[in-house]
Amino acid sequence: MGTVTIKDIARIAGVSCATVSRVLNGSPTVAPELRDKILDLCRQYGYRRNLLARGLSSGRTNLVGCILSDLDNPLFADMALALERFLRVRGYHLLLCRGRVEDGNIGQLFDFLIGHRVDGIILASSSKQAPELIRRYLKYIPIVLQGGLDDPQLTIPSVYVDSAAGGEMAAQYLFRLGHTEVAYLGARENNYSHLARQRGFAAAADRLGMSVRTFTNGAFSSTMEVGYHLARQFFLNPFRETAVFAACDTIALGVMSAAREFHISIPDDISLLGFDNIIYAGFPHIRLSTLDHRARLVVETAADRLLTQIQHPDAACAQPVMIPPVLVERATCKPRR
Amino acid sequence: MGTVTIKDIARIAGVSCATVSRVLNGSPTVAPELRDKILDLCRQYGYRRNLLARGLSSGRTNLVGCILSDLDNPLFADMALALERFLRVRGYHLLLCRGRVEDGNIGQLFDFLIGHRVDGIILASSSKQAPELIRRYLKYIPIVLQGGLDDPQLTIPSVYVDSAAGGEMAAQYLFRLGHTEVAYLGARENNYSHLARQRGFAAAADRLGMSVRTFTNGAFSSTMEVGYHLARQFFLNPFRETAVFAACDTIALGVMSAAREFHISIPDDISLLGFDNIIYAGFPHIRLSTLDHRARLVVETAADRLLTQIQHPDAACAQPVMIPPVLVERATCKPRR
DNA sequence: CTGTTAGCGCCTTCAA
DNA sequence: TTGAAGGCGCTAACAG
Repeated sequence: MGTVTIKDIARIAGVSCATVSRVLNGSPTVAPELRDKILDLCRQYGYRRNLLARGLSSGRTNLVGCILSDLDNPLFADMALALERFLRVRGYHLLLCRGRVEDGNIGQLFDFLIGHRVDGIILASSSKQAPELIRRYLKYIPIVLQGGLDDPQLTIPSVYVDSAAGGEMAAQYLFRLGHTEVAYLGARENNYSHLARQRGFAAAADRLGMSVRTFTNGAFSSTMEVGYHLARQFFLNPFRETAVFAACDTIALGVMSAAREFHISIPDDISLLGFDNIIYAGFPHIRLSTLDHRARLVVETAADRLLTQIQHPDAACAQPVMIPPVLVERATCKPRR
Repeated sequence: MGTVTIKDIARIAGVSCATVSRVLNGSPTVAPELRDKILDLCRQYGYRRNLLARGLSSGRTNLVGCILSDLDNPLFADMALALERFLRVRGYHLLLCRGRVEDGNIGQLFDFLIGHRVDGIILASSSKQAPELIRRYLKYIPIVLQGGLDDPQLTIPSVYVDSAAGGEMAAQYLFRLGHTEVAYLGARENNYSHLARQRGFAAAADRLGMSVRTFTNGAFSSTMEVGYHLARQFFLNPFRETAVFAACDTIALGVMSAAREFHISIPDDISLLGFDNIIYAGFPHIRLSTLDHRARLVVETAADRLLTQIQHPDAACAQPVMIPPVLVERATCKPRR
């Protein structure tokens, strides 16, 4: 069809395609008036770069791939948005893929992204399998893990919220309010970030003499529905706990649903603390107390490291970066009466 | 670097690259045992197709581009998810871009997508400028508009929720509940979908003898914040209206925020009806009555039309498709006392 | 059933 | 400052 190529422009301008290519790439070694003339012709004839050809011959695409699991979790939607914005400013485009490490088909996604010659990949996952996966592909392409790591000594570039610290902060906060018997809802044992959160919480609680009853989420995602079912399970029998720490805000929202059904008042009958600070946590009817995930900072730090790695493939900077969460006090936690 | 190409495999297998290519593309005209041998070698040597090269030489990428504005609106997040799923089943990948037609830089996004030789584009927008934009690019690439159109006679392939019908349904529903004085919050005059919603609502209201006071949203998106401010404006002075129809659910959530601030009870003091049925509308603390956007159906219909257009470029099917919304009665509307 | 050949559109040395 | 030429990895006729 009528796609106009570099060759067409060259012919019309009476120059070689090398020159046109130079102009297109902003090479300084080209006569200014020639440059302008060629640029004009490009506009005039509606020339559009074939990015496939460019990528093929240059070996760079200015594309960053990102794999994440739950775009319907506002936390991830926010992250995707922030990532896109961050990258665009730096001349990169985002190739966003939905995929869950636990699903097994994630290799296909990597192959897809690498096959498209993205310059780097951000994998948003705290799955236990993630580090191994990354190690396998790291020899082909720069990757940054946005998600928890079991062993901080691990030589995998990664950026994530300090879930262990968050768990501790949660325990301390609830303790400060006088809660000594608490429940932890939504533990995921296949997930490093959740694991750290749980461990941090449990350790601090233990130190403070609190008792913790834990409800585990066997699924691979933390949805409102899961939170709802876990909370039902919790509320169904008499309980002595005066506070609930939810593994994340979506779980907490599910807890609120269930509480309403059971005519349990939050925070009068029981306090509720979330994690992430998704946008709906701040909604007036909800006003969930929670720990802010610092999503934008996390994702921008991850992207920054990735771009560094892309631009300096040699400079091995595999130290994990942890971002501390921030307590956001709203209306769902109150002192024990 | 150590990327293994089709040529390497060919050499190792002692065949020509054409044969390897055939195997990779599932051509039946290859001896089965040769096929298996080559496949084995590919696995063994970690061969990975270069999708850029493939796209360049074949002219097809199996990529579908999608441009949408608000990934942070759960409605769009859901749509993106549904789209991705729908496409993947059919062998296509999604290249998702955030962009707003009104921002003016959308031409760059089109150029980016076309430059990457996506096979087709879905533009999610109801902006007034969208039709013209599409007409400009339609000669280069199949496009389906997912969003409202002013004139259904327009020869632009498009799929969208029937907002006019939705507006009418809203008016009828509120009328049936006894509301004769109502407010419409969040009208956007730069947006066909919102315009149709408003017109349908106004027309039906008029027919039924209802009075409508309209509050316009001058921004390019409908967020909770906008709804909040509009509602404040509304609540600030004494009002006679007994019901509010919000242009969409996010606006409605904003209205709920403001109402709480003003100690106005929904639905006791005033009824509230939304549009879209985003996931949070169903949340127990919210229970927003609304009209379901049929987001999945809309987006799948759009994608289906796009794929048809890609596969049969000749078959001109430019008739707009409208999907009727569905009333979802929850707790925010009640009969006028 | 398989190989040869000629591109796809662009970038990038190397010469001039 | 510009041009010529080769190649990026793959596909797609056309032969055989």
